[in-house]
Amino acid sequence: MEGSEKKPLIVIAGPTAVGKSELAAELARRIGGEVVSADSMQVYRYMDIGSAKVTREEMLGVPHHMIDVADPAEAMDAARYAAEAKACIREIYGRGHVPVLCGGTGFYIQSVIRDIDFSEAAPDGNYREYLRGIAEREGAEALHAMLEEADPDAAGEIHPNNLKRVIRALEFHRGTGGLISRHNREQRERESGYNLVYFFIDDDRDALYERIDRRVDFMMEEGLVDEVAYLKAMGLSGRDVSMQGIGYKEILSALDGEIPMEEAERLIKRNSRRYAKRQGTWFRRERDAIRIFRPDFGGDTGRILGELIRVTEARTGIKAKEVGNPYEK
RNA sequence: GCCCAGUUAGCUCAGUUGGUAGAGCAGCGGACUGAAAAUCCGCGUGUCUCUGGUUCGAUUCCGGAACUGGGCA
Repeated sequence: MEGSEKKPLIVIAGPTAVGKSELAAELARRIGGEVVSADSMQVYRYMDIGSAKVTREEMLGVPHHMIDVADPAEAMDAARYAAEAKACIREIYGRGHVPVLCGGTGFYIQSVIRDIDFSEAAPDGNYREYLRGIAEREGAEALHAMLEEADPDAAGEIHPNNLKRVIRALEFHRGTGGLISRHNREQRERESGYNLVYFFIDDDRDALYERIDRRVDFMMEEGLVDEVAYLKAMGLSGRDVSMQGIGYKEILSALDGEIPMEEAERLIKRNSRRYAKRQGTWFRRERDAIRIFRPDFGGDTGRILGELIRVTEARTGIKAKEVGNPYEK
């Protein structure tokens, strides 16, 4: 394909608390862009503090999309996210702007940039329930044995204990008659239809963990407990996908009297650290990602922004505007 | 200053009747294609404080030192 026909799509990914939102807003402001959030929790309304949603001021006047697009009682998923995010991106091109996809949900980013095909085999709640019942009565191995028969390759790739994956594979087979192992193999081959500039912002582990701890302290000061209490009063519980987010499930558990609030805070920090580690694993193996290691730039946000602009200009021909960098003296 | 107790993984500790050590918590690595902040798999990461001695062999026994805690002055 001709690279010149592809439209530019900037991606700013990385672990939680690494400073993505700030960089995305700044970059977008400089290149005439609009930010499209790629965050599985910021899509929910009323979940502001715990999901570290960007504030109005932090948006710097740049339009932000895919935030507050779902009710916390609904379940967002990659397919719906991708469809809506791609619609946003089309509209942004329509306005002559550049989309800046920013977030930490690797799967959501991938579903957009590789245009993953979600058209077949929609989830089937009843069937999932039925399969879960089998796993409960006869064990995870029994379910895995069913998959072994339906799709041996998938059975080989998915661990028996990974119930969600085993169930999805069986559901895919039942819904389409096809093999999810083959589907996945095909989707993996996909090339991006965009002129992609994919940044993976990374940092020293210790520095990142310290920033996570401070951020959680800040969330508690900002009233995370009240926010969760409000959501609980709305009728939400641990069964809702939105309440499985870090910061929400732990506080909910404390509000229900299962653990002391101090323990909840400790768990939020620990779970955030583990999450950041998993995000690192994901982005490290993304073939198109350009790793921006903060210590290489002295941890200086202004210098990092400069690098993002430099690479973006080189790859897309876009010229950044000199609108005044707040980090410059 | 003297008398006790302690010193083992990042932390809290267990243990080895002398054959180079293990739990919890924390941590580390990986997977992922319609729940993804979810879900799942894998991994002890160690000058056993230092230093002499006894011994084939010392983290373990003996002497000394250092540090920490407690007590007496």
